[in-house]
Amino acid sequence: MPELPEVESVARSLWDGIPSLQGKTIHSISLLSSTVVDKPSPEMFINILQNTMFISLNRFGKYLFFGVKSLTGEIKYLVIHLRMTGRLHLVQQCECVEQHTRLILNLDSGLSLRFDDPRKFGRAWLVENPEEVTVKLGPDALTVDFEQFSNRLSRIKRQLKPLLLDQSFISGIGNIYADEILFRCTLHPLRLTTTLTNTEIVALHSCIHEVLVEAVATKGANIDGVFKAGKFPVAVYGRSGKACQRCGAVIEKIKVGQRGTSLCPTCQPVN
DNA sequence: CACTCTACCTGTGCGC
DNA sequence: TGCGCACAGGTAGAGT
Repeated sequence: MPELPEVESVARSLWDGIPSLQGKTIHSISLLSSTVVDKPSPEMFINILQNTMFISLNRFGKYLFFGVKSLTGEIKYLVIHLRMTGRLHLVQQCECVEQHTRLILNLDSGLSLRFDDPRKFGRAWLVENPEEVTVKLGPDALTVDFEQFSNRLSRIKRQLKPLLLDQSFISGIGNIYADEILFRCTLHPLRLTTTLTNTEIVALHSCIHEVLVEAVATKGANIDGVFKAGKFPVAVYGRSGKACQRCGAVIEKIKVGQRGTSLCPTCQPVN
């Protein structure tokens, strides 16, 4: 669900949209589901975050980093991962709290930042250094250059699909875009990295970039109207049994490492 | 190191 | 109509 393009879209709308989080102060906090906070303790989380001001917002992979400054000038980072079903809304405080609202930050001028998450998979951290969270992540999938990409790839023997989903290899790609990327560069999800030609590695890297850039530009995926915000047209994800838009063959669905995987058997031959 | 499985969670949609 | 169940998927952690 929210993968790199969707998370990027959330970041842009919260920071550059109207209203914006920029310069807003957190006056009070309602933590409605304490499991949302991973670190530190819920009590510390609330105490430290209270009366801080939003001074920056960055994305890395699928993580959001909100820079917050305390009254004494100390800077910390509120880190949020939306996981499967998390959503962030900047709304008027008077709007009804939804059934699955987990965390509310009440701000200036009657605004609230709300974190809704039906499945409670999403997490928030409050840390001094973003590195604490990103240290285990590979380079961001949107900006990784070919040199770095091919170097990392050359040291690994793995199937392509699990590799693209591995956030320690590159971060930001989830199940939807992994399938879309492999379809675009006509590589089978089970292909081993060690069998790739140089041409195929170049194609894989540029398709990762192309697909993500297009998806960011269209504000994320549009999957049979499920993600209403985005307009990125999926070619294979969720289209099993339908015709391939490139060759007309029937889109197949297989399991790769327990994950549903859609592909075109003609465009993405095993060998 | 590469992989597989399980847990976490709940709304949806299927078959009976 | 209603019940049970598989399914969806990002990540961590344990096990092979």
